Amino acid sequence: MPIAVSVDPALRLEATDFTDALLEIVRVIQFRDRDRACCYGLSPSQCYGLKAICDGDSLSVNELAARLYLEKSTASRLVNSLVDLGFVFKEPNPEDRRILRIRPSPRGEAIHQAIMDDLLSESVRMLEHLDGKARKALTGVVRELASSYAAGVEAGGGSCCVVR
Amino acid sequence: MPIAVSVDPALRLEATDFTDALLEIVRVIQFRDRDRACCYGLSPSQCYGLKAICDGDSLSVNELAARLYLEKSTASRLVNSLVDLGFVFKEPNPEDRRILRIRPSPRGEAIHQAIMDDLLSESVRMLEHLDGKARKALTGVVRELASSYAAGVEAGGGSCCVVR
DNA sequence: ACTATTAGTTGTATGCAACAACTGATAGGA
DNA sequence: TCCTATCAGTTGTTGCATACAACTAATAGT
Repeated sequence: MPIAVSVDPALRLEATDFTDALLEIVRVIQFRDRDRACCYGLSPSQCYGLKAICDGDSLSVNELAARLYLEKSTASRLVNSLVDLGFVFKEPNPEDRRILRIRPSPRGEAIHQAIMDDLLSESVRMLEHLDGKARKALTGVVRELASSYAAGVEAGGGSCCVVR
Repeated sequence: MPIAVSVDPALRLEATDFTDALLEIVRVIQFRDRDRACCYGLSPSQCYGLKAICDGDSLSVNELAARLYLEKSTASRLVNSLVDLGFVFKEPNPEDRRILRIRPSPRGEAIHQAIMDDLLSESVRMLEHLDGKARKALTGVVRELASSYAAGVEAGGGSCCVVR
């Protein structure tokens, strides 16, 4: 199993730091204010849901579930909770009456914007003291990282801690 | 609240991408294999717990709780679950018999090592095709981000989506 | 028209978290 | 020395997010 044994020690060291930091971020975000209001009265799940709904183009419940890697039943309940909060509404689809189109309400859109602005300002704080080139490289890598992780999930592998 | 309105549009755009990617990563890691075995039969929480215990120096239950931002009761149960699995044991402390020193068993240590190696190899895969400078920048920013998040939690503010 | 498939909902069970109440150990004064 | 306050950890209870399975309603295919 010691895959990492064969790599350049410097890289290995950096990768260790990187892993640690990433885990720390995830853990903090994941466990922070688990049950209490996280942002503007939304739970983390609701935040992600609202974001996906605002970013997407009137997603269906199934599409939302796929986007968030959730069971459709969970997605259904998530949507309902957002509906109850008045941040989102379900639009019937005349084309196919099984499908619901989930769209943000103006209020939901506003909250989403506010949340994103908050997060954005944090990112800006991180990035602003890098020169343009380094910034580009960095954002590129982070994006690649995200795709790679997403691909890993889609492949069903799931590897928070891989069992290969 | 539109803090970001005043920043350079190019930076703003990049920061948006950056934020999106980061959120995606967190979400993927967070929701992957939520309840099913995540790594070698450990839940994500148990992974974090084991890692903290192995990284730390015979933590007490309270110290573990602080480290993971958990309630002490939750930490207590987390430790018990790891004890049941044989990955960890509680050592009484003669100095102060209220306090338990939590230490990994050899088996727990081994599992922890294996998990870390798996994660490490994933990070290495991400980082290895970057040149040294970009790598340094990336790990630096991710680490800074982690500190920033952690500080946010310690300040009690909680800012998955900050309400300032 | 009958059957299979698809979208979404609801029932149920599980796991992780918090809070509160408790036990036992320690510390600090009167 | 006791009496009280504090501290470490455990246990009881509750609530929430999730998955899985069973269901309903709508559509598609033959």
